Amino acid sequence: MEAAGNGEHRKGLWTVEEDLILMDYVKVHGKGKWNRAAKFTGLKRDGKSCRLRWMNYLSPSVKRGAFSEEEDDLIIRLHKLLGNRFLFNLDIRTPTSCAFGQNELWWSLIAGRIPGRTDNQVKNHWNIHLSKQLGVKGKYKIGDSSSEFSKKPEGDFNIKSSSNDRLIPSNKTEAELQNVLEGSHEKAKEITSTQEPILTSDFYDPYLYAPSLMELLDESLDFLWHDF
DNA sequence: AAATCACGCAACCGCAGTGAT
DNA sequence: TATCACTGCGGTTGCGTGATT
Repeated sequence: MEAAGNGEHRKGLWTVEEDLILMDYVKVHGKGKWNRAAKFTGLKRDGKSCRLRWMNYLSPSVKRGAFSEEEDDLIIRLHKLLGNRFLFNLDIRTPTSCAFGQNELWWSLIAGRIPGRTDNQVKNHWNIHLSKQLGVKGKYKIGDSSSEFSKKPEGDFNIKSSSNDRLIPSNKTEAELQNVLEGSHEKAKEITSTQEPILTSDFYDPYLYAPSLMELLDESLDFLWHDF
């Protein structure tokens, strides 16, 4: 790989030596302040590159190797939950639905529920493997009403096969899951109807609803994750 | 054996949010 | 209040490698 145009920062794949230098730095100074890390270590990388390398590869919490069936299944479930149940079907024409539903993919949120996997890993895995496996044409985007994914019938997700049954919490049934999701939908409506959006000059600030909705979403995800 | 193709993954890019000064 | 550095995210790109011709 060649250096960047200004000759200051290297680009491309990291070498073993660079990895070791960055790991040593983090060992001593901890994570964060990546720009300073880049300067301090003498690495010819920018801070963003250092951060990305650590978060996606060097961090001990990152799990390497192939995704398990359980992980695949969970990704599919979460993707479905975030895309079709919670967000896309949240048929409220408010700033919130715009903020959370239009062309947004919450890979970080999904990845956060899969121990050891990064958003980048999950995103790549979805785009390369799972989207094909599910017959999704192109790259699915939450909020894209024309996407093949959003039109998929329930049964096509292969989430009820015997090998995957354990992914449903032992003390909860699909019907209960449905109830929780419906409840989330209702709660979300409530939140968006009771919280006054603040109107700035000529647009709503969509993120003003975020905290309540994020908590609500987390509750729904906890339901999925609980008892694993 | 060489050339081409397809796939998987790591890394980059651009943008936005947040906090410090 | 304005500015800047830092952080985090999703989308995209392009390299490495194995399979195929």
